[in-house]
Amino acid sequence: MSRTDKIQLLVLSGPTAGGKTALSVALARQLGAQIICADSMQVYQDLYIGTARPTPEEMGEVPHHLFGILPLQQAFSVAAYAALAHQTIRQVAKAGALPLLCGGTGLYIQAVTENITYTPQPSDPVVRTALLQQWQRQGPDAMLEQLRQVDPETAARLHRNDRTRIIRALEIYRTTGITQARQNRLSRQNPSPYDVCHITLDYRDRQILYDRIDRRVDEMMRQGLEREARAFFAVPDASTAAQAIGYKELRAYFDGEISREQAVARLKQATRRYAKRQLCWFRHMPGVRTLYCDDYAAPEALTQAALDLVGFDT
RNA sequence: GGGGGAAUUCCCGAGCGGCCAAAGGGGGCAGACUGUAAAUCUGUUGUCAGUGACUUCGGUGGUUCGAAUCCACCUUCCCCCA
Repeated sequence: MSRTDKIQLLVLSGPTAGGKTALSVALARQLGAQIICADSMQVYQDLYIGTARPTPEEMGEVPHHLFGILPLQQAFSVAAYAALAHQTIRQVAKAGALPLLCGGTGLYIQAVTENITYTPQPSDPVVRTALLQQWQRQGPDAMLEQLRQVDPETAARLHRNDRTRIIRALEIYRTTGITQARQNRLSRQNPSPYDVCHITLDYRDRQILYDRIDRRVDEMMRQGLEREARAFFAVPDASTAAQAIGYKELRAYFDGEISREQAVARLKQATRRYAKRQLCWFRHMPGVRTLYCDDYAAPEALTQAALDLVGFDT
């Protein structure tokens, strides 16, 4: 594929409450872009307030894709997301618009921009459960040793406490017969079909971001996060969605273990910690252009600065 | 008014004569991340300096070769009896 055949893809990432949504709409209007969700929780239908999904007004201004498309019961994964995202990007490009991938899930964004190819078969719950039971019986060192036998390369980079990844590596080997180290190499065989411009949002003064988070959580509570969360808990098997911040933190309050104020405080804290992890992820992604939001007083100035950063090879 | 208990590093909280710059947790900071990722995991966290030095455990003074740990007084807080 020659350079000129590549699809131009604009990516806007950043921490929660960083201002991605507003900026994405502003950019989309200027550039004739359509926005595609790159957020693991905003894809869920009934998580509206808690995930700070774009409002109907915002979504009315420019076309939005992949927001609120899944019922809570539906489990989701990077692989499933990537397939949907690639498809959507092609459609948008074909329609003559610029695809704008916007969201805070680093793993999802990486999967798309770096065109990661996943194993044909999904995670196997039976194998997974068996490995988990084995972990409980034998402990971390035995499991890591077991991985070392088949995939020393992956074993070497995993910490003994990293149960999730040790088990996944063993699962990959058992279900596909190839090691994760090899699979990871295979996953990068196909060159990216995109000419990517990745802009990430950051704040020079972290406190400003944290204050935004606090204010947003208060706003969510005012908008009725509690009601949304109660409805959320009524759904029995929301496996993936159950991890969303904003719901699980309220549970202890619903159960009468902590006060509402304590729950809100925890929610803010969990959100801050999450934002930090996001910052960490995006900072080191290849080719990112960082936009420091606190350098600009007015939203228009920020939008202009973002527009100035937009640039493609072709 | 009488009796008892407590004050520890950003917070909670162990320590009760040397092995203590002080367990553990939280938070902060830094980082990782390939099918649940808003999840999960790691490192670090008195100051300065390259195996060391210096200042910390409410305050002041004492005992001791040596004190966060023992004694006295002071300050603040909590509990019980009046």
